[in-house]
Amino acid sequence: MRLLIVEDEVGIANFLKQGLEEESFAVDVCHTGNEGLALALSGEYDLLILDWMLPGKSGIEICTEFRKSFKSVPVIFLTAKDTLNETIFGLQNGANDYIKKPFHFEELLERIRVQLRPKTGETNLLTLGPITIDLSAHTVTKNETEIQLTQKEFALLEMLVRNKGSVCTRTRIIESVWDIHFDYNTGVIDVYINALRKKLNLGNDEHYIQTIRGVGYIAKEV
Amino acid sequence: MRLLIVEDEVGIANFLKQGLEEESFAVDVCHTGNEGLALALSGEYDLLILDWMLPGKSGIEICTEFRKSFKSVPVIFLTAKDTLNETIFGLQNGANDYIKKPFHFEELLERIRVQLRPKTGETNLLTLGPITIDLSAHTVTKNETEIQLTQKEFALLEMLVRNKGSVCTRTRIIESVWDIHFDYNTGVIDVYINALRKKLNLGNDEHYIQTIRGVGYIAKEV
DNA sequence: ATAAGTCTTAAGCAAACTTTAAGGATCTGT
DNA sequence: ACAGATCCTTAAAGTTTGCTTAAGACTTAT
Repeated sequence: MRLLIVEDEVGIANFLKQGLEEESFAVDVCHTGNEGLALALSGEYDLLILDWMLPGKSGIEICTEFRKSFKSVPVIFLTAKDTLNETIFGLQNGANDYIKKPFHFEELLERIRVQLRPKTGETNLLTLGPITIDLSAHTVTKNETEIQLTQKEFALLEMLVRNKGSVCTRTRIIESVWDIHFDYNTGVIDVYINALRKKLNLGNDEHYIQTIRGVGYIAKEV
Repeated sequence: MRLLIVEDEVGIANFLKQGLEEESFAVDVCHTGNEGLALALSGEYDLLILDWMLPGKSGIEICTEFRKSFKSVPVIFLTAKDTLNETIFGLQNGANDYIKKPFHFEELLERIRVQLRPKTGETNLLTLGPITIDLSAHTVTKNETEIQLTQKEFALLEMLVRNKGSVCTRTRIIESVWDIHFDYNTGVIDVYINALRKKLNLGNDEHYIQTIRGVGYIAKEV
């Protein structure tokens, strides 16, 4: 899941980025309205978090402009409490939710989850054959034996299994697991797929992670 | 199940009343200490929720007075963060649990449920393997030997054990134990985790507090 | 005011993780 | 069967993260 934060106060922006990355979102940050709109329109995000007051374009300008092209991507506003009226106006113009500053990280997280729920499903467990991913415990098991994965390995497996049955292209993998500014003319993905297959100890008839040559990878039952 | 809320801030009181009624509790509300005590003594309640600071009688006065007649009705305090010391005093004088303001409704609900759960004993314990946290006495024991923890150590352990089985991210820990809601770059958590592990004297096969690199920590049985 | 206990910061070190790079293996289309 | 592209595997360099101390700042109680 890829999020975009547009927030001019660097401290808050960093705090959010770090916190959300710990929750295994891929997070991009920028600090001005114009930058923000440009990035948002790239269409790579599953959710936008916009500050209300921004240098360049305001949050609501970004939102209305953005909505012309993207109808269903949720937008959450960060607002100071003295702009509540305008915020309501914002909600009528394409925003999905707002949160008053100062806020608790937990609260923002919950709202993000609410917005993304239809896509992510309710449970904290993902499965692929004998493999189970427990998102809240951050563990992976195969046949009840726990398997230690690193952050990147975990994120990669999570993405593949979330999209079980459909191909994850190399580009989408890079975008969702690594950062957007990542030069992916390297073999990182190969290396990590390799590590995964090894750690998951996939036998000869366990083709749970298949290669689609020239395209990417796919997680499949059987 | 009938609850009594004594809270002078009308907004919070109504919010709680509505929320708890939606969870199908019967809820009475009053706003002053004297009223509160009178109502509580009527004996119609299965649980009390008391604000710490109240006009008239303080929460703790209500609690001690109430305890003279009702030994087993649970009492939960709502406290501001700067009254934590006194809260501990409160726990030693008949309160069953407390929750720091500002809090999440979900969290309060969870604690209410814990208190109303069919009683196994009269105490209020959290456990993690051989480690026991007694919230009422504010003590921690491992294999029946008491371990002296400082406030921060206690709060950290409490948080980890309350969330046993799921990861506590660094951001959440910093929020819940240190009340920091913005960018942090400090090693406090590491230092305290270190202190905890040391004081709890965790042996080589006692991985009760595990590190999830890049994310946070998790308390786990076994 | 002093002392004891507690909390926070900082820094060096160690370990774990990420990325790069390169040679070998496998596949695809001709 | 061959060339070229793509993928797999490995090892090592580069980077980040966490652990551990110790010292100084802050609190609290006497």
